[in-house]
Amino acid sequence: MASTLGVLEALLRNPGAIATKLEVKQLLKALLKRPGAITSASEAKQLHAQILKHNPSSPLYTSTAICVYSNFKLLNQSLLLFKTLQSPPSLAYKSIIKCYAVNGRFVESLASFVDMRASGNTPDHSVFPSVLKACAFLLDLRLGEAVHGCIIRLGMDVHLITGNALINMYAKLQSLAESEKVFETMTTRDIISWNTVIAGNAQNGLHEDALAMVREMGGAGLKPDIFTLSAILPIFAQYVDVDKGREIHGYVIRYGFDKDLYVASSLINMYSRCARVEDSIRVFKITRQRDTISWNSVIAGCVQNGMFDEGLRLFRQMLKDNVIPGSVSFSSIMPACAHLTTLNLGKQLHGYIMRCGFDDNVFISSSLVDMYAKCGHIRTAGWIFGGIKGRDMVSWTAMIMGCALHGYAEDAISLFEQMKLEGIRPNHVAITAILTACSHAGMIDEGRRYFDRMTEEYGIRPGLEHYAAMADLYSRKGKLNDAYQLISTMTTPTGTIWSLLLSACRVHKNVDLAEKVASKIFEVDPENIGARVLLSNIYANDGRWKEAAKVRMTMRNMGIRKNPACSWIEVKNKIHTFIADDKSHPLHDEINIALCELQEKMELAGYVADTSEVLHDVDDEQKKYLLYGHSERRAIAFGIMSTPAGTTIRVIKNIRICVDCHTAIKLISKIVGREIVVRDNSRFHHFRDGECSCGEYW
DNA sequence: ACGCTCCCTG
Repeated sequence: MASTLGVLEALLRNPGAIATKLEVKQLLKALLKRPGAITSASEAKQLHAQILKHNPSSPLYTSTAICVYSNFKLLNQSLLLFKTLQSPPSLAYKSIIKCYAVNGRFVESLASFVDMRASGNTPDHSVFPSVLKACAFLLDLRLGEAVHGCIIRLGMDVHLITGNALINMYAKLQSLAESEKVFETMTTRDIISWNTVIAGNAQNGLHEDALAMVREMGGAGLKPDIFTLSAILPIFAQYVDVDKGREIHGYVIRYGFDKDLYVASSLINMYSRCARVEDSIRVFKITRQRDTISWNSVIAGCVQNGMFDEGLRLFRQMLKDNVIPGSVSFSSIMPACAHLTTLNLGKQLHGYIMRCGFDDNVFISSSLVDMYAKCGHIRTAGWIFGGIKGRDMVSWTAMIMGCALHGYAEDAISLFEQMKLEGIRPNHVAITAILTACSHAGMIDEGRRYFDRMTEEYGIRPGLEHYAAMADLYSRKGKLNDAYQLISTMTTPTGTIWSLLLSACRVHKNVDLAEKVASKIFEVDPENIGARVLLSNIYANDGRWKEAAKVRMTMRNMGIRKNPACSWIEVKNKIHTFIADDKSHPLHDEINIALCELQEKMELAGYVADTSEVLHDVDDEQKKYLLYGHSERRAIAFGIMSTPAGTTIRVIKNIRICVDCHTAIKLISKIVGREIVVRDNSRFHHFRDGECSCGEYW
């Protein structure tokens, strides 16, 4: 045997070598027993050549050649030979089934398996794993069960690898009881058997079972490896159990598993889900070998924890390091653009997405809908939404929330109802979106109805965000006592929720309630800057300058400072920021002149400054002057000066727009014939022809 | 031959 193979090697490695027909025949026979003797694709081709030369019509030799080609994953060569066979022998079938499977052609792999059965050939332990893998990939439980039946009849279910493949198939098809049963009946199990059943439990929500099996495997003399760890780390990520996660991290370090990409990505994800972004960045930084997935993990971690700039920085770094972004990279980074309202960057990424052919990805489309809506382009958002094939609840929610933020409550409601008609059950976020829509349009009855029925109809109990939306709904509408009652029914109302009511007290000038609400806030959240600023403004607004000053004093003593009010506008790819009374913009004087001209036209149109919103203890003339300095007006004036007539002006402001500015901008939109879109800290206002989309609720 | 990680909506 050894000598025959030696001759064969000489033949194969030296294309010029000559052999007799008898020699070749013997060699091929030897090869039939040991196809693995062929060690490269070019040797495989030499073998094929010898067969063609000496005995092209032998099904046995052809099958051998197919088998050898298959071992090198050469599907096309295998297929060419396979098609020459009238009735392929077992070896040919087995080889072609495996070859299809390793090339990811699962449908064809299964079709060949069915052909093989139909032709009366008996499959064996060498094909079942591939066939089961194909069933798992194609989510074909019925065929998988049929294959299992076949395996049992042939007595192959004791075969280790076939058993492992069965466990995996049932786990992927969420047939956990079956998967467990196969595991139990196996006579020999290896670490793959354990890992497969552990991963199956972990991914299907049987977290405790998965963890119990990790403990049990020690009793079977097996130690958790990289597969075990990357399967169970997501459990701690989901439970936000950073202590257990850290324990695993320690184990990972002790066994030197921290060099593994999968383990590293799971650790990065675990830490960021537990809001420990610093730790996930640390793990990322010491991971030398990085792939798209580890980059995605750290980028998503930053974005989900509100570190948008860091996320963008890492995204750029990834591109610089020549790591090709995948669809997940884009759906991870897009929310950063949405939150930062960096429309231009969002558009650039959108272009990149289209060039990559990712624009039909539902995750990406949903993030684009959200990004465009949050950047003020609700029509573009709607256009993208309309083009999504296979919309899921997230896509609908993004669109509904977009409409809500822009004050288009009727559209939001009809979308919500349409979603339900399409058989999609809303989750808690979708309900938050519809409540927000009602809130921004002052639709008390509709909002109340959705709120009252959510538990009964959708099986979702009101959470903080739903109470917040309802408190906001009552507050915006001026139903301050209803809001107070509702919040009081909560077991543990947060400072944030009380703050919604507090800002309504400011709008509706209810000082007594404001004091009561403020004390509630300071009880649970003494550091709440926003609430103290609001309270001081409420006092000032009421002319109670002494109390206002006292609140400011307390803030100063506590060492807290409020963020200055500011507005910004993007013109020609550059963001221009305006802070109230700040004169640093290069066109400051020109902007002032433009504002004065506008002011005259506004006064001709009947505008009277509402100085009640100026919270400084100065005379009326000065108050009027202070109003001109409001940052959103300067941003708008600058936008009008620096863009062609008719261009929509888009301004973003970090705090609520004031009543006087709201009136002024309505007039400005009419005077200059422009659509002006202003986003404040809670929603969008579309000013057009003297009207605003908010209908005076904001 | 069979097993593992990442992504969207408030």
